[in-house]
Amino acid sequence: MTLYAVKKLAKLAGVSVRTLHLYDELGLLKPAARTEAGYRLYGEQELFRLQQILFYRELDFPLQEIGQILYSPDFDLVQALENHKTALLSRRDRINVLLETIAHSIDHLKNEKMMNHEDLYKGLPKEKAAAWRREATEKYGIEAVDRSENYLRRLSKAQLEQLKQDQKDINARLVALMHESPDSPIVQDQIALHYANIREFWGTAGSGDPQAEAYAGLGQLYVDDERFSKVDGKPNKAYVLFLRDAMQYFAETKLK
Amino acid sequence: MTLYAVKKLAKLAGVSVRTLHLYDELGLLKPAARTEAGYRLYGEQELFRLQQILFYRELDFPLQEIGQILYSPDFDLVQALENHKTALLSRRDRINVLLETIAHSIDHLKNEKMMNHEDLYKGLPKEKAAAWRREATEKYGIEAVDRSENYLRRLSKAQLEQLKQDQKDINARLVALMHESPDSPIVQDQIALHYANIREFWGTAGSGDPQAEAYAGLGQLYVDDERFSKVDGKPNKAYVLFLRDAMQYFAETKLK
DNA sequence: CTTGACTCTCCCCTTACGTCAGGGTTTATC
DNA sequence: GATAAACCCTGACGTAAGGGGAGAGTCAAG
Repeated sequence: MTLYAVKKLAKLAGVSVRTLHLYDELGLLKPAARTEAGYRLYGEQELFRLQQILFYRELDFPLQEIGQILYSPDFDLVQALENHKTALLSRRDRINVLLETIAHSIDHLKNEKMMNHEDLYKGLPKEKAAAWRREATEKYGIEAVDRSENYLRRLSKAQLEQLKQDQKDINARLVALMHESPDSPIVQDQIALHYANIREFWGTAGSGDPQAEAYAGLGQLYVDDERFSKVDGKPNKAYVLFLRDAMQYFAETKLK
Repeated sequence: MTLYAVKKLAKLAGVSVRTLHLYDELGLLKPAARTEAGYRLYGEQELFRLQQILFYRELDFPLQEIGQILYSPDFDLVQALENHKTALLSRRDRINVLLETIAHSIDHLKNEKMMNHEDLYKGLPKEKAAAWRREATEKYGIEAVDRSENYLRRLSKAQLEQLKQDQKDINARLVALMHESPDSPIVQDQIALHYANIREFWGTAGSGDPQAEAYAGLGQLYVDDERFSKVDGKPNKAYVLFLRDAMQYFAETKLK
């Protein structure tokens, strides 16, 4: 009759000592005996029972149920297996649904990104985009530009439309203030409202540098992209330059 | 600007108040404001963000990761989704393996049961089985017989062989004691050993009535089934009757 | 006699909440 | 103005299946 101490049995069966302690505590696997000092001693029979426990555990049976399977003779094992099977089937079904959803989401995101990218630069000659990028890089550093572009790229089509609408709204209120300085309180109040709207779509409530760079970058985008620089249907360069200055002032004074 | 208290928002989004408390605590969804009394107040923006959280939660993302997705702008969402997809795929694979294993187990058990059933009654005319069942039902009640039959049915082929071997062993020791009374200590000691062996195969460490009935029933089965009632190759009715009486005495005195 | 390997029992930590408990607040009704 | 109902707060415990560690006892070898 061979007897194993906890660590021996644990190694034999490939489980941790803690697990054996737990199983003892739960009454799932009691040691065959204890030494005077209280050390657990397991025999062949316990090794065998442990194998059984691990088998059902592998099948994702909860330990409680394993206890019933192994310890109550009138437990209907076949029925338990059938039940477990249907449980596993519905788990699998659920996973399949999740997989579909994820596939759709990934598609969606990829499409939006591409579309977004197109949309973002469609109305805008490539050279101009490149030039803006160069210029901004000199001013703010390559990292800031990267981050700012990231923000812009993450916009969805609907968000882009909303952006245009915001633009219209603020235009309506700001064209009347073009005689003011871009850093005047009355102008900056409007900018603050605009910023608050924009921020919702950027999906972040944090603050600090990235926000500031992105917002300033957006102001420059308004200048470069004709889709944003129209007022009442016609491009109005002076206005978007004014707007950009106001936004950059806001970014530098309120967002840093 | 509409503001919602916790319960309102909870109902709107179909989550519990506790969940909102938790998300606040984790920094996943902070209320837009607090009243003087400390009540949480949520706005439209928070409702929207909650929807997003729930979306990813549905996809089984851990809350921590959801936080990263929603709060860090340079988090690569597509990459996260791809990763999650492969995780889900391996979960599904694992489930498929489990399902196969379970199917095999069920097959195995059913075959064993059938085989077992055949084996159990093969050497035994149907009428006799029926007669034993009737008699035992009268003596112990229909429930006890059901339970006892259940025990027997759960034996595998290998276990049945072991049962026969046990039978031989005990025969060897008991035939010499047939002149003793079935309830004499010397006989009962042997029976106790026999019972201990049997019990291993019944896979239960419990005690009480079902054990007793089953063991007594097994004694009767020895009488009725010729495969068990042979001694040295020949049927020995007197011996199995003696054995049965000893087992029943044991069951009634030691197992109740 | 000491060192190292082993063991014991408690205890806290993990996820994503459910479920009190004890106490404060708001609102509707009388 | 009082009171009850409904609502809110924080704090803490419990869940499944262990992981990890503290502090203390035990065992075999050198």
